[in-house]
Amino acid sequence: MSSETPTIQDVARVAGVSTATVSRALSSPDRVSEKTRQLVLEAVSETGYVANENARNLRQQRANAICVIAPDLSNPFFSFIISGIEQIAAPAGYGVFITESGLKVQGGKAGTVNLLASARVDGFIVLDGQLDQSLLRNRGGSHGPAPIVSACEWGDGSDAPAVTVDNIGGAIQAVQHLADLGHTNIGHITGPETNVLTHARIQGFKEGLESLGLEYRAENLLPGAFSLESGRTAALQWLAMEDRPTAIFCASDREAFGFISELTKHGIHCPDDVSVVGFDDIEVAGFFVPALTTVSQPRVEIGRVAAKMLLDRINGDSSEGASNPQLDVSLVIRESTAAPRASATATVTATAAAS
Amino acid sequence: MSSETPTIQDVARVAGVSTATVSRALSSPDRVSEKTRQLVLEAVSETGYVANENARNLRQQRANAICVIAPDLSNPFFSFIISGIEQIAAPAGYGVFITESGLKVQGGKAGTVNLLASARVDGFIVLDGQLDQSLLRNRGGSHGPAPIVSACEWGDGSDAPAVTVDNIGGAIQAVQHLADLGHTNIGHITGPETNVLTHARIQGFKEGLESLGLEYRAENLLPGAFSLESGRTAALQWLAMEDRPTAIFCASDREAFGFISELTKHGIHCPDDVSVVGFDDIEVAGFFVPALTTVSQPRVEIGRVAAKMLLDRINGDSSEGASNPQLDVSLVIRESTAAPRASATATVTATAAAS
DNA sequence: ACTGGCGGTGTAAACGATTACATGTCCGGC
DNA sequence: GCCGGACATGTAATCGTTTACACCGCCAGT
Repeated sequence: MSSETPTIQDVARVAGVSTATVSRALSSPDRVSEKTRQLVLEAVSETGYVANENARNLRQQRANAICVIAPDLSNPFFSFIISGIEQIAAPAGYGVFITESGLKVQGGKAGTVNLLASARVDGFIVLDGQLDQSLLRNRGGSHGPAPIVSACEWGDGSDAPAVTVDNIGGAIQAVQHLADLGHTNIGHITGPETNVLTHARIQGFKEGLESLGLEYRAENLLPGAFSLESGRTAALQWLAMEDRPTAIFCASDREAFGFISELTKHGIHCPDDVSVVGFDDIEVAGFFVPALTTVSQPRVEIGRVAAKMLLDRINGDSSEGASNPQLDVSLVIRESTAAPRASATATVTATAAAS
Repeated sequence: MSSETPTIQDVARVAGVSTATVSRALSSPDRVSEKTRQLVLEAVSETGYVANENARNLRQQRANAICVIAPDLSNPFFSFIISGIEQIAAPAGYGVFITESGLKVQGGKAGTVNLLASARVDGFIVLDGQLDQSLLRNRGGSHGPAPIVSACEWGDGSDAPAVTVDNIGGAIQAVQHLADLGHTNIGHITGPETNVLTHARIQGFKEGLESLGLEYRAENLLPGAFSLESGRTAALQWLAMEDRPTAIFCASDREAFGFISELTKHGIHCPDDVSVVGFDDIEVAGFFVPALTTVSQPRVEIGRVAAKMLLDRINGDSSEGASNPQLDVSLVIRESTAAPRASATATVTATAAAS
């Protein structure tokens, strides 16, 4: 049957050479004579041969692929990171697989990862700090465990190298910016309690306040979960506060959107009534109404650095100097932040003076 | 070395049985005796054995995996589709790989897909109508070509079955809604010219106008590209129009965001000055300011249906009745649409009367 | 007591590539 | 004229599984 997938044997027969020669002609062309190479290439196009990746990988003890584990693909934050990863991986001949660890399937996170059985990928880039990396121990590599590189989030008990950004510095910049505008009562919508980024950003928030001589109040910490919905919920909490902060630093852009959106429905406008700063600088941030002031992460670069680190480790060159690079963030100022209303300022000043 | 990955041979030796028995104990437990099974399971946990997927796949001539090809992961539209796909694929034992066809790498679209060499996946779900599906011909399957199912977009010259939504009906609903509010001068920001959805939605736009007895004007078709930026550009075009439409139907939510965002900067507000309807109902649509009225696609269901169809085809049951299911869309009305301003209505009415 | 069937297991042949090793040829230097 | 090496190619082992086939007891039916 001509519908059968051709193998290297078929090519060899058509070309009138041995399978070894076909293999060599394709993978190291300079090891066969020019004439033979032409013969083989003709036979390949005649038969439509494409090498069976499983056979190749089995023999070579590798997969030519890496896997990216993201917590949640609906968060566009990850898309550019993935782009950066592919920019490095593709030219190096590695395929990139993406899986979503937050997925609700039987077996929870383990369920998804279990499908990544042994020897299918050479290494992992983990974007989910909460993933139990021991799940990956026996997955991946054919000889020994596959290397893991964390990015953005880092596992608490994990010894995997991590590429991160300056979360604390970003939070400090955000607070600084709000203070510069004249805000003295600044709140923070946090990330989910179990996330490492949450704590780094809270810490930066506190440090920022402290270095400016502003008082940190525990009640100004509104719990969030990075999501749109959690920003909405936080808005309701804000509305119920007695002494409302005039400015809010959000742990994610999506929280900021949810927050602004809900407040708008209650007749409270950003930045006139409240200033908002986000974190991430996802694509839509510049197009929101108002355009969002936010801490921008070098997302493509994060992906590129992580991919480079992983490829180095796969190839055994783990001697790449400092193994936990931290990238800089930058505050991009748009239209969601402004000086507090005169009246609000007065009130706050009065309150501060009274205390 | 204990660091060497254990193979089935190691398990067999430890358990004191043959490799065949180990294999049977793991994959069809009822074919071995209870006692032997226990022995094998103990040996497995003692050695930490995980089956080598390459060897298994090579032998079984399959990959236990499917691949989703999306045009652009930064578009959150795809995330829930992927979720739907995983909901079906994971319980069936299939891993899901995701690749981005729009990626700018060497070799263009072919570049990415080339990495998906033969026999790595059992089938494809293609979300990109512009992908040249002949690239997938020799990829995938070990015996014959791997089945392909299109979703959302469909390839023009492709014979792959497609699960789509009622794009024309969605556009008609959008126009109908705007007309119901009193709009008579309605514009449309299109998708990219080469996309099949673009034409379906334009057609629906025209049909909608026609069935309502409204005039279709070619100049009311503003070119877009589904992207935020293209919505912004369209806004500039709208501003330059002599007889501005009082309502705009956008071919995507992101276009709508870009459009509204840019107009707001020019002091023109939605829905007071112009009504806007989107398409897709991505997550942020309900949180935009104003919350976006949009045509909602059953994204999870699209993914589920596509995955079911693909799995059926992989297993040879292609006798699944009608092979091109079309799912219904629904208009969700939020706050970006309203009756035209009294003055505008008057003007339009006058114009219409005068003609 | 012989036979047929069945449950449980082992032996060894696949799967389709890569690659170590062997072989053969040609050529230049002594 | 012989030898050594470079070059081109073929032969066959190998990667780690699954599975067709053979085998061996054992028991029930005749």
